[in-house]
Amino acid sequence: MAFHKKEAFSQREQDLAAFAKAMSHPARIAILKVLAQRNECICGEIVEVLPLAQSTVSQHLKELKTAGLVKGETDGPRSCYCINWKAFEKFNTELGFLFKNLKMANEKSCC
Amino acid sequence: MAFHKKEAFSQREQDLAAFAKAMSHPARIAILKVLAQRNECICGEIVEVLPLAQSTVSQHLKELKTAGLVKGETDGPRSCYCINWKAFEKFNTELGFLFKNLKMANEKSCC
DNA sequence: CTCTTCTATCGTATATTTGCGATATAAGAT
DNA sequence: ATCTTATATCGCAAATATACGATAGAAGAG
Repeated sequence: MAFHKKEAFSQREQDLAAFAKAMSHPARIAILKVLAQRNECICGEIVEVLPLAQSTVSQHLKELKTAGLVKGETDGPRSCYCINWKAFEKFNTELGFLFKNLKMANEKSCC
Repeated sequence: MAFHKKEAFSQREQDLAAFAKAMSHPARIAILKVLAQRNECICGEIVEVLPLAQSTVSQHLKELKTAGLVKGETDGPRSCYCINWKAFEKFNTELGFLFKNLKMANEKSCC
């Protein structure tokens, strides 16, 4: 009766799923967009833009950081977040690879 | 105290998040891979390949179907699933668009 | 030191997801 | 009609996610 048997799947599948999971909430996508709009580390205007409480935004940021999509350095009272572009590109290609595989397999779409 | 205030975000963000959510579980990625490996509608070998109970697999398939990533016709005792390639491509480009935006914004990576 | 500001974390409530067994359903076989 | 087979759905239990307010902590301003 072990719940969440993710360990039963391949590492690659787990990684891809973890990446997708990090993007599976509109708030986190919005955060990524905000981070992208600025060309420098942003310290907290995110809270003002999003319709969420500060603690909730902080939590979402933590999840993005844990997933590796975002880098952050907390320097005392203000912290500094920006997109971890390398990880992003890695997952993008990984995703593209899956898409390509799917496409090739489904060229002769059946239904 | 309204939970899950997804409606507070743009439709595009919600759509992208919903797509990511559908892919946010290794089992569902594995299912997509199985569907892709066969070049025709698959009628149920998925359960044999995955380390999950039949009812659980059926549930995952339903989620993929609801998310629009998979098309399926249940013809009595056996059903027929295959990848909804159009929806997949749409979301792929959508995702690629986000990635591109992110990349352009982060050319001069700050940290 | 005290106050302010910004952010992280804790505690908590609720909602959703995940998983399974049991059961229903639907069509073909006997 | 009954049995078999394949799949979907129901009902439940446990885990996770989501959200917020309250609080803690860290650094600069006064």
